[in-house]
Amino acid sequence: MHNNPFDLSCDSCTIRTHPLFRHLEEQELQEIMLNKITETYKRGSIVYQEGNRMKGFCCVQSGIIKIYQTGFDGKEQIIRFAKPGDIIGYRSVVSNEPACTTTEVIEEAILCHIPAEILLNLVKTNSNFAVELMKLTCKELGEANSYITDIAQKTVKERLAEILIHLDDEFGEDLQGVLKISLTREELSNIVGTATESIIRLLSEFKSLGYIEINGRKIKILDKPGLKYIANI
Amino acid sequence: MHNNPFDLSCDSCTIRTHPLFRHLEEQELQEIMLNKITETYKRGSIVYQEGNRMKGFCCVQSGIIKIYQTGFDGKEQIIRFAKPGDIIGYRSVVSNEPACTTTEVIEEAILCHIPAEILLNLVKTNSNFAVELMKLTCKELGEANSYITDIAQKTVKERLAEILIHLDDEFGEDLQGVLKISLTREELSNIVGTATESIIRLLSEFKSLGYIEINGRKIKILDKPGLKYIANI
DNA sequence: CGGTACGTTGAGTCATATCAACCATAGTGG
DNA sequence: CCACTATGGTTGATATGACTCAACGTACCG
Repeated sequence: MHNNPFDLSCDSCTIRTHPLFRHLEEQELQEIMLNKITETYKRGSIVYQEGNRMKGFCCVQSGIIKIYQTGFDGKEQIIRFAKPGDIIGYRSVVSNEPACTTTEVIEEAILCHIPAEILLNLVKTNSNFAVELMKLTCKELGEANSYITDIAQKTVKERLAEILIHLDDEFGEDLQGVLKISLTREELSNIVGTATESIIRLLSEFKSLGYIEINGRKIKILDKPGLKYIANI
Repeated sequence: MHNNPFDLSCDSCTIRTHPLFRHLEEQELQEIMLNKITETYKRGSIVYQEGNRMKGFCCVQSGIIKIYQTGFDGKEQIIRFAKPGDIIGYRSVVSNEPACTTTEVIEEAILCHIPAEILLNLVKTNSNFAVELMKLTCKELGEANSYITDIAQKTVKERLAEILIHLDDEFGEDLQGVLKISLTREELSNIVGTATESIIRLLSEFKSLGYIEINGRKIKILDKPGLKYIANI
């Protein structure tokens, strides 16, 4: 995790095309560029933790971040992932509350830290920005609601199938058709909300039924409609 | 469900003191008063349904509303409740998407319908309003995240205890100490995400252990710390 | 070379869902 | 007024999904 002084321009950054920043004035972008701090994070590093007071928020330039909450007995519950173009930590900045999630890098990432005041100022002075940020929050809220319904009503098998579909949709596949995001069995279990052993058994069941191919952490979906059928979607 | 022409003033309404509307200019309040439509809803009536395009949002003046999603097999999953002072339906207005929840009145309610354009205009022209609305959304998002962790990791017994605590905190008790919100066993099961029979069995277990007193739908909490201990909070 | 983290498999247990029967209550229509 | 029906509540018996525990394999890393 070190400061990268060579990347002071946002020209090539997602910030230019992201719906959230697209409508910014040149001068507002300048303000961000001058005040942001870009850092590289290795797999396993924690960006911020539950309970932290946030001094700013982050744009994900590259890499993948997992965002989780720690349950009563210390088990982590993965809420969502962030990928290039996503922003993280803004919830705490806006509501001025301590972070309610921990964010951990699962694939080497470059993040731009932007001070809280800039975000708050933009919300106040640029109504387009405010509306876009609100849309983003509302979208996340809608997704969270669906997730609640899923976890409460579906079986572990259905949820695992659904998660595989989602991961495929969100992160895509490489040239061999393998899911680009690679997770441990434990991480999968922390999304689905079940035991690691259950994930292992279900993955090999899906494999034996011809829905997927497994090679360690590499998962290849062979029959997406089949999985969707299992997942009830 | 009929228009109530006698309540054209917001003077006595929560709108005056609600954090969201507190900072409005007199002229902005006037705008709302002139354009709102106040209606009374009986228990069981649906305010809006999943998939509806929202032409506005609602302020809850009195009554209690349940907000739920319908799962794959038609089982409803209650996401949250709205009580006087809360606003509902704004998510769809902001993100300009169809509603992802259904809202049903469970205790006779008076609702003020306010056109979407007014909300969107306020967000654009009044930065205080924008910030407050965003705080509200972020708060809901934080709560949704915690709910996900709970449902995924806690047992049914723990969740039921937790829900009872929440209902007590949110809606309070009458003079006899009975929870003000009264729900069917099925509704309780649709919050917890379990079968009705399980709720019945657990409620009587809590009763026999001296944590609660039951009288039909009237539930009285006798030992709140005890319930909190069960709920792991 | 041992250590640590991850993955796998089997066996046993328990929480919870499901199914079925039954009771209580209130509203409805003839 | 009574039979009728619908809705909600309760209880018991049974089935099973999923967790836990325990042992062991595998791979990478200093």
